[in-house]
Amino acid sequence: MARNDGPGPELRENLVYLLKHAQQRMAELLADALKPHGIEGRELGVMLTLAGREPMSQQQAAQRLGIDRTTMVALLDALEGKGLVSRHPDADDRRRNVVELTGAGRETLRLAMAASAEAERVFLTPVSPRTAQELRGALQVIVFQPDGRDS
Amino acid sequence: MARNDGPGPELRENLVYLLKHAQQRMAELLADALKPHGIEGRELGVMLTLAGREPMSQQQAAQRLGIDRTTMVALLDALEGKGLVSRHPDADDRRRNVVELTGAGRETLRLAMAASAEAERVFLTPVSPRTAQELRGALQVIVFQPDGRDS
DNA sequence: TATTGTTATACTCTATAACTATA
DNA sequence: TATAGTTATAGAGTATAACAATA
Repeated sequence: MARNDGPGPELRENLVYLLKHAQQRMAELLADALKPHGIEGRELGVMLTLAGREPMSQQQAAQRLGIDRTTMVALLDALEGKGLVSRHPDADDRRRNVVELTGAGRETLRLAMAASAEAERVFLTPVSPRTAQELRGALQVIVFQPDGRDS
Repeated sequence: MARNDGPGPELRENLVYLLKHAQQRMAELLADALKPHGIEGRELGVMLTLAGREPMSQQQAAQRLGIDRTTMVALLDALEGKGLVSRHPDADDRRRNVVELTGAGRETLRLAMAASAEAERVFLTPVSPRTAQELRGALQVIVFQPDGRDS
């Protein structure tokens, strides 16, 4: 992307603009932090979805993440190729694949979560810890209870 | 995109996930709000950049928005086709195009800004006005002073 | 018939490279 | 030579449609 000279005052107030650029910056910080561990931001999302939970089918994992099952196929192909995830046919329903983290996957996830936390810390550097918590809380409410009032 | 069943607790805390989904929701609300006025979210960004300011070249406008000049060409093609923006060669440097809102463009912008404000109001419904202001302020600091401490 | 995983394909958004006209 | 606008092209990311295996 071209260098951003900074928008006029109209755009600096604009929520879509602010959210998009904040998301892009956070995504770049995360990508850099994950690179040493050989995974990308979306792959961390998949691994977090698979972690600490009863085994899941590809479709269930995709629904959790809010992505299409065809998108999940490509993500799992990559993670399986790196030896971080395994796929087995489900004995109870052989149409399904049971997807799980491998041992290497759990270890990579542990390191990646620490790297992610550090990237978030850098992202939040310019605001106070209290403001950072309010930011996270406000986004959670907006994303997960978009129709409710407060919690 | 597939229906989102909701992620596990790990992802609900994840800033990239929260920012991405918040941005997508805000973008959808804005797109719906702008549809009656015949423009898209990115086109509103271009028009806001061109508004209330001395005339600008395409390249200057692109740099303000942080997009490539080739991307700006397509955006301006669309806006010019709708009669909302005009392009004229710059008399002082005929390599440049001076880009300006037309009268219709200024009127559409006025209506679009009101629609955008209403979309933001809907987006922010689940949080208090005070939290909403803190959210906007925190994002501004993070996006525009990513290396500074507080303001 | 319906569902799961898969493949092929297409669409959106954006960038890079190369062309043109001007400087 | 360098720059502004343009065009052609390519890549990333994602979705839809169609197919095989299974239910």
